[in-house]
Amino acid sequence: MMVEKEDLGLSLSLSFPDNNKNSTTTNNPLHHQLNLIPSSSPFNLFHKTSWTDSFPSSDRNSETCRVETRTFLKGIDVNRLPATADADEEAGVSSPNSTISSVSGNKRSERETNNCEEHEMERASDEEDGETSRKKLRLSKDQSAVLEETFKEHNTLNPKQKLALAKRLGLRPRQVEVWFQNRRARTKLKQTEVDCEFLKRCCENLTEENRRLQKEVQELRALKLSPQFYMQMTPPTTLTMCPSCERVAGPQSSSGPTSTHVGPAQHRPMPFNLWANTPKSLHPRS
DNA sequence: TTATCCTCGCCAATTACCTCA
DNA sequence: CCTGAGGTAATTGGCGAGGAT
Repeated sequence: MMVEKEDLGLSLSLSFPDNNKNSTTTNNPLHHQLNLIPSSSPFNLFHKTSWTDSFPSSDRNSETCRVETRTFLKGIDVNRLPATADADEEAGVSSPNSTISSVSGNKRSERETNNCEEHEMERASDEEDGETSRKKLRLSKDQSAVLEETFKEHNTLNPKQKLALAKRLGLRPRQVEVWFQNRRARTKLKQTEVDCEFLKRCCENLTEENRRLQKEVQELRALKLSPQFYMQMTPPTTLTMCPSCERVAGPQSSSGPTSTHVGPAQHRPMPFNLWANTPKSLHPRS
C-alpha cells in the first residue's frame, strides 16, 4: 500500500510494512518511507547542512520577476522594498517594515527600544492612513521556485546565505527567514499526517490480526474439548511429535505409534505445529 | 571553573491577509 | 457582490546554544 501526496512541491510517499524494505528514513522510528521532498533530491529533512555561500547567479532580473506578479494593494506595491530597505538590510539594520526583521520576533525588538518605538510609530501612522498595516505580500512564482529549490538543498540558511538569497530575490532577509520557517513547519505537518495515516493502518491491521487470532484460539479450544477430535483427525502426512515425550515420529501407520508408546487414548502423536504457541493450560500433558 | 547575562536561531502557535469557489 | 474555507506571510512568545563577562 502506498500513499502519495503532491502538494507545495512536496512529494509524500508512504510505504507500509509489506513493501517498505527499502526504507531509509532514519529519523522516523516507524521505518516507513517518507519523501517530503522530490525524490530526486538527497536532502534529509531534519539534517542541517552547511552549504557553500555561493549562489548561482540568476540571469533573471529579479526586479522583472517582481514586476510580473507584483501585488498592488491600495496602490501600494507590497513587494517593493522601501527605498532605503536594501541599504539598511545590507548593513544588517532592519528597515522600518522589518523592524523585527533581523531579529526573531517582537521580543527581539523589545530589546531594541529604538526600533520598537519606530515600529509603534509606523503602526500608528499605518492605522491613520490605513495603507500598510501588516501588508501581506504574495511571493511571485519565480521567487517561490527559487526558495523551493534552495530549500530542497538545505532546509536552513546561515546568515550569509539568507542575505544572498534575499538580495537575489529582492526580498528582505527576514522574509526569507520567515519563508524557511513556515516551509519547515509545512514539511513537518505533512510528515505528521503521513505518520498518523501509517499508525492508523497499523492499528487497523493489528486489530484485524487480533480478531483472527482470537477466533483461532476459540476454534482450537473447541477442538480440544471435543471427544471426537482425536478420532477425526486426519493422519498427519509429515513428521509428528508426541506431545508428552516430545519425540518425533515418522508418518503414522494405521496401527498408531510405535509399541514403545502407550495407548492412543492417553498418548497420541500430534501434528507438529498444533501445540506450538499453545498456552500451557491447554497442553494435554497434565 | 562556574554563574549570569545577552544574542541569536529555531519552533509552535497564532494572527492577519489574500485568493478562490 | 458576499461569504466561508483554505493557504500562507507574518507575529509572538518560549527555549536552548554559545559567547562574553
